[in-house]
Amino acid sequence: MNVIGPTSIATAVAHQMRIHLFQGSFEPGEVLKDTALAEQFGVARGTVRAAIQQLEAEGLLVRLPGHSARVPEFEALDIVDLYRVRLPIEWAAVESVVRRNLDLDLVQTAFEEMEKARSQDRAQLVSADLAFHRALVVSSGSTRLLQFFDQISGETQLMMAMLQTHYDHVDDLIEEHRELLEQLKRGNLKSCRAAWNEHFHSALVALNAIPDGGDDGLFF
Amino acid sequence: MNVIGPTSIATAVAHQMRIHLFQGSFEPGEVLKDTALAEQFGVARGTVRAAIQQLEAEGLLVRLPGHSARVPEFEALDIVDLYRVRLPIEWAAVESVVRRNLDLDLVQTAFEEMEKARSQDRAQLVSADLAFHRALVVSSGSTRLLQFFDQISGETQLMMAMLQTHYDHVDDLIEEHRELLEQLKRGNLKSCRAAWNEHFHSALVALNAIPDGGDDGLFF
DNA sequence: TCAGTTAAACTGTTGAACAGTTATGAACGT
DNA sequence: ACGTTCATAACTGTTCAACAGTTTAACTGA
Repeated sequence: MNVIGPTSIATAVAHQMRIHLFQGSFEPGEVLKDTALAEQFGVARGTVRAAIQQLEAEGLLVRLPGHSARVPEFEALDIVDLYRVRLPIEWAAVESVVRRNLDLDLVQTAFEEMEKARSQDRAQLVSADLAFHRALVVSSGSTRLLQFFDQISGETQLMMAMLQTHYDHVDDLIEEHRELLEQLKRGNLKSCRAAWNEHFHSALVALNAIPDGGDDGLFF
Repeated sequence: MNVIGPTSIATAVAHQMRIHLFQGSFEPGEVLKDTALAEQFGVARGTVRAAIQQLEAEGLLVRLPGHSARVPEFEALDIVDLYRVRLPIEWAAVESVVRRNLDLDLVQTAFEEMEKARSQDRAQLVSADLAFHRALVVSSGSTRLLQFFDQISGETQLMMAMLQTHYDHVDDLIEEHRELLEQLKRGNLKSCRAAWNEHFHSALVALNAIPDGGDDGLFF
């Protein structure tokens, strides 16, 4: 995707740490001391601090003043909040794309990639899943919508790594996305809305963040 | 609002620069060299760099690799994008607040503050205006919705400073917010939607970002 | 007026240092 | 065994000086 690698050492370090974070190499709440990281990466402390600051801005690390950076711990409320914010963002993208009849090629391609990832490991599937939704937001053409999506997406990936989320029903997941794409193509906003609501609802159920069947609690 | 000041020198510097930015002390596209800023603020270069990185993450400065930080230049597309993203965020807050019948005291208070600011200067009005909308998002109870709102809000303030936006019709502005609050209290989602659409539309018209009366172009 | 060259300025990074704060662990009393 | 107190070690936030590589600005000559 990004042919040219990180431009500075600091962003390269941030990139590496991001990968570790998403792979679940760190424990929730784990403390990352910049002095140790500096030695580990073989760079100056100032450089690590810059990297940490980047990740902090992305919500991938938290730092209380005077304390070391920590890997965030996600509670049920955070999970719900993540999806509660992601829905309006994606919905805005859906509205843009459908109302203005924008190109769906990116989403189509992303879906096909997802089908290919059917038999891959968890990380691959998570990333194919998110890539589908990202393609939608890219298609909407809004810089800031994409920016926010990426932020939420990053936090979601971290959360899933922390929770060691596994997809129980990969086929269901893919069928659900086929349905989303189908609705986008048909271009009926109401049906899209329903499909997206259902998709997000089942995601939360799968994460045990809200009870199945029952009332949506905080979500809607 | 924030009784205890910035905790570190770096955030204090960022805070100062933010104020300058919002006051319009800088030109759009102006170049800010960290070496100069360091001397100006009487702090080390590393500290200024940390501050710049914060502001960069907020979209208040841009930095191309190898170049000095620059004050962003807003184009018509950015203005539209700003509001295009702000609408779904606020709308999500409205839905939350109305559906779950949440407390409107914060919004009510913010509105009263706005009336008091009627005769103040531009910066005061801009900030009272944004405070009203922020109160709504706070009331929704979503951390991340608020986070995004603040980001958009910061960029909006900068944009208005850059464009030297002046409110031509202060009374109209206040009446519009009275209407928003009124609709929130009545709790009819459809009317709320209409009120918010109209409010954002007229904001964009006031900024000359979209033509009055005509078609909404990119926006809806 | 414009392109090319040179010198100065600036960024990204390093390493060492220091005060002040936080975490660690040992010693102590209960 | 358990909780306190205290000393020590470790860490953060910050500063300064330095250096290579890059960008900007000024200067030069056509």
